[in-house]
Amino acid sequence: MLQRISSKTVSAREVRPALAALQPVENATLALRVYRGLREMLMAGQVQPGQKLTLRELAGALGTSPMPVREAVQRLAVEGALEALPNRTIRVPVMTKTRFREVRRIRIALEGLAVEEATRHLRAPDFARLEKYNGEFTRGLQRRHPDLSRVFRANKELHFAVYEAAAMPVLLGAIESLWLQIGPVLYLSLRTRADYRGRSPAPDWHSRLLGALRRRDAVSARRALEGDLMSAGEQILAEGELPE
Amino acid sequence: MLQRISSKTVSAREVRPALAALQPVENATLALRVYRGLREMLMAGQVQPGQKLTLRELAGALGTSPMPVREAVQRLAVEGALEALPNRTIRVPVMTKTRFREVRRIRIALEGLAVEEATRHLRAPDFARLEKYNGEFTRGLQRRHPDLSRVFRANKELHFAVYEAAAMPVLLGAIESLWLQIGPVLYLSLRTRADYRGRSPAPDWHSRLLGALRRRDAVSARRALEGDLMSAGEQILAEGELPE
DNA sequence: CTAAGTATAATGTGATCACATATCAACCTT
DNA sequence: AAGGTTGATATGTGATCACATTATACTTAG
Repeated sequence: MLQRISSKTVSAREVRPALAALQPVENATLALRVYRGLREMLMAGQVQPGQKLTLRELAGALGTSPMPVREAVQRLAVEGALEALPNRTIRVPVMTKTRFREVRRIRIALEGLAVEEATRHLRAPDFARLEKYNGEFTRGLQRRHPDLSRVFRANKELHFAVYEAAAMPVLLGAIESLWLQIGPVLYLSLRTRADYRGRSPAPDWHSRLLGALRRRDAVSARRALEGDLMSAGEQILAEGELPE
Repeated sequence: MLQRISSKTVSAREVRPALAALQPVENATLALRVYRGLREMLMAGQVQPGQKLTLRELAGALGTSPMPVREAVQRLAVEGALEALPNRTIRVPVMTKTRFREVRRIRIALEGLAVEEATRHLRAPDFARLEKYNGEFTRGLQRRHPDLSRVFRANKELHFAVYEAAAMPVLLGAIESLWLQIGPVLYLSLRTRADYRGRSPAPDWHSRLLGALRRRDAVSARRALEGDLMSAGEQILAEGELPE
């Protein structure tokens, strides 16, 4: 969360139609690209919780000097996606069950607020996109061998499409930070399961959520979101093999 | 905001009573000390919103190289206490009225959750400390020329003593991050007012909160906190001269 | 006189180096 | 054999330097 503020200068493509073909050039700092790379790696669950990381090792793998890695790692540590131990070593945080439950409660508070607020902002054209994401999600789950990374992406896009509609940037940043902490565990714990089919939550919380949003029923929308987070969380707690 | 994880090794003072007089030695990195210094500066409202900062300037003032300042500033930017513009310049964020209202809503959600949870954890001896802070706060306000920094500190200590009792570390970090964003505005806007006496909130929300906590009445405790945040916020919005 | 272009100064970024500290193994002492 | 010591290796931290980019002031064309 909290990338650099996006540039507000008028882009040239709008001024000169002849230059419309120009792609925006990559302008980000090296540290920012390293940050995004590590972030992806974490959210995709490609590193084991508790694993120790060294700056030089990461720098070597990424082909940079340790400097930008330092910034990126430090940033992820502030967000809770990595852990800076007092020994001055860095490791992937271990998500305990109690910690998972705590994050779930915070998520219900914050994402519930976002859903309530989004109820007042969502317009008809928005729902097309929401339905599309929800379709990808449910269809992905019904496949014989679900591509979990696609399913998770659709789930994330659905949730954040709603949250962004709330138009509360600070809140959005806080929610993203929590997803970053939960992401690796979520993916890892579900990836270990052989069969995910038929486990779609008994009440289809996503559809209930979208229905409530269409009716501008903030209370029901919040309740549907709570159901979604609680039931998904119970699956993780039951089968995710979290310590403690 | 996730400092380094505190060391869990058994401190020597508990093992050998003879060494009880030993003070813990300063072990933090330079970057961490710079971070704390800047943090204090921001929370105390010693810099103007919108003011631009440069690394070399800060480093010169602090007597260090730009390096640790870089880390500290980057960290504060992640937490939202500073702003990294796309021009690669750093400035103190400007708090608009709408942004202030958004943060207030998030605070009510998070700090309300903390209060509810604290209701189940607070024990009799805890209340002595809470009453002490509350006493400092109200007495400080009744003075002819209130020392606002003392009043704010007492207020902060009271609130966080409750939040810490909730025993939810992730939640505590999120709340601290919000206070860090609000702090400078809070102090600045109130400092400009000539007279603060007699403005103590009509219903004494702090006392109501403590009373509800004693009775283990989570609902009333949350309501008291909401009243506190809302009424304090209205004062800022009315007299704080925030832009927009 | 206004706006575009240009030169100079200043700033953040990234690389490299030096150093204090932590980690771990082998070794020694009791 | 257990606890302590010592030495070697590796790691994060901070300083210094080089460079691309940005900001600012100045100049110049229209």
